[in-house]
Parts: sequence; C-alpha cells; structure tokens
Amino acid sequence: MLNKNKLFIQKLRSSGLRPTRQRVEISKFLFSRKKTFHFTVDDLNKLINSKRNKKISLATLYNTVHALKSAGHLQEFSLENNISYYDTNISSHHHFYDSGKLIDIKRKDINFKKLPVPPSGKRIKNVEVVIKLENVK
Amino acid sequence: MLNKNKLFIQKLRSSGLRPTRQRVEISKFLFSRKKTFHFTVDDLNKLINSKRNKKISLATLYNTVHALKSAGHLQEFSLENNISYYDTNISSHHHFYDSGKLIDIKRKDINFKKLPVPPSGKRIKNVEVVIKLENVK
DNA sequence: CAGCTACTTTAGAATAATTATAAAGTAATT
DNA sequence: AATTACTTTATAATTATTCTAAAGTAGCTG
Repeated sequence: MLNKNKLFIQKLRSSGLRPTRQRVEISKFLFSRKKTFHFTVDDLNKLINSKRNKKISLATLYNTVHALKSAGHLQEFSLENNISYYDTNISSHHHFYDSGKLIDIKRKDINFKKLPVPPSGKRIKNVEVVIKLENVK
Repeated sequence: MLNKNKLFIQKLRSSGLRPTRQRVEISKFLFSRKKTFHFTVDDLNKLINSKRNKKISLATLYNTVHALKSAGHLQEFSLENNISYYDTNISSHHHFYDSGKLIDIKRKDINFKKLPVPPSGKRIKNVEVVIKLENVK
C-alpha cells in the first residue's frame, strides 16, 4: 500500500513536486490505471472532486498536470476546440479522432515509408498522427 | 479585375455568405496568394485592419473564417497553445512544428507503409501529421 | 520533535480567445 | 424604390487558463 504510493510519489518528485496530499491523490488517480486515459483539466476536476467534500482547487489541478506533462509523464495535445487534452499513455502518440472522442492507435500500427527531411539545424523530436474518422454512409 | 473578384465571391457564396464589402476583402486577402498562409484570427485582424481607418470588426472576421472553414476553403487546426490556426492550403495537411511556427510539408513527402484499420462503421476522413522539431545540439 | 523556511493550496481576480447580443446598416428580391 | 432578410458592429458574456497573495504544510535543521 505504502509501496504502491511510492510509484505515484516518484512521478511527482521527478516532476519537481513535493508529494502533498492533493498531488498524491491526483497522481494516483491518473496513473493507477490499466488503460490509457484521455482527459481535460475540466474532466479531472469533475472526476476527482465529485467524490470529495473538500475540493482540490483548479489551480492545483492545473499546476500538477503541467508539471507532470513537463516531466514527460503526460502527453499533451490539442483538438479543434482549443482545449488541452492529456494522455496518460506517453508511449503511443497516435489517435483516431471521431466527433470529439479519441481512440489510441498503437505506435506499431503506423509505419512510414517516407518522411521529410527536417530543415537544417533541426531534428525530429516526435511525429504525431491524427486520423479523423467519419461514418460510412 | 471584376473577373478576379469573382473567385473570391465564389468562395463566399459557396460558404453560404453574401459577398459584402468586408467579406470580399477578407476573401481576397486570404486567397490571392501564391504561397500557403498560416494564420490566427488575431493575425488576420492585425494584418487587415492595420491599413484601414474603418476597421472590420472581430466578430465579422470570426464569422467569415468559420464559414469558409465549414465550407472547406480553410483548414483548421490547433496547437498546444489552444489558439485556432487556419491554413489556406487545404490540399496539404502535414506540418513541421517548431517553437510556435508552422512549416508546410507537401502531401507527397509523407507516405505510409502501414495505417490502422478504422473501427467498423467508420472510415478515414483524413490523416494529419505533425512533426515536432527541436534544435540539433 | 519544535521551529523555521521554502514550497503549496486556495479562492478569487485577471487574461485571452472566442461566442453571443441586439441595434443600426446593407444586399438583393420584389 | 421599398421591403425583407441577412450583416456589421460595439459591447457584453463565456470559457479555458494563468496569476496573485494570504493562509497552510512539508521537510530540513538543530
């Protein structure tokens, strides 16, 4: 149990954050999952705070998510509605996008035959693919 | 000259918009270019209104850009700063992204060896690739 | 383990992009 | 030329996010 929290505390520490009660709860909420979790800060706020009487403030949620993202524990991306989405699956960066919902695509399910050469002085940091879907008519 | 405006008026009409003075000016500004143009509504506002004494209102800029986008004359996308970017090049959907700036990648410069199968009942509408760059150290 | 110091949490204000509103103006049909 | 429906505009409202500063807490230090 205490051992289990160690993992979540590790994520915080490696993000430069002290493991406070709130942060450990957030970290646990995010990282004790089997499946990838796509969320916005608003989602997180609703999901975490619905079952608490004393709420974790939005500012704390933003701070924590940002630090986790900067440390590479979360992947951030943006859709056309201009809200930041976060993904707990940092190893797979590709997605299907269908009417506001995201579905993971395993990295190995996309391969490139040809990629462009980056401008000189630059190199590729990562490649993100979004495949937009529509209904078969 | 009048012939030339026909093209811009066509874009408006096909977006369900009457060709008013403001809209024709916006359409002309966007579509009389040789090179792809990446912009935000704020960019557009500054670029168009800097050389006018009577300004085109932000609301009109937003309305017009939205209608053009919905009709497929502009491509919208969002980066991690949660601002809507628009692209006058609707045939090439791939980009390099480097510290807030976008560079076009020609469609033919990216090819896939393998793409995932969409969920049943769905088909691929389009594929967008963003290649993030970093400096060679 | 008491005290100190630096980091945190929080509520609320501030900011910024976008959308909504409603009054005055204009396109286009009659 | 008159009428009607659509537009423009300034301004207010909304929404996601960031900032602020006062009250609280983690975790060294002795």
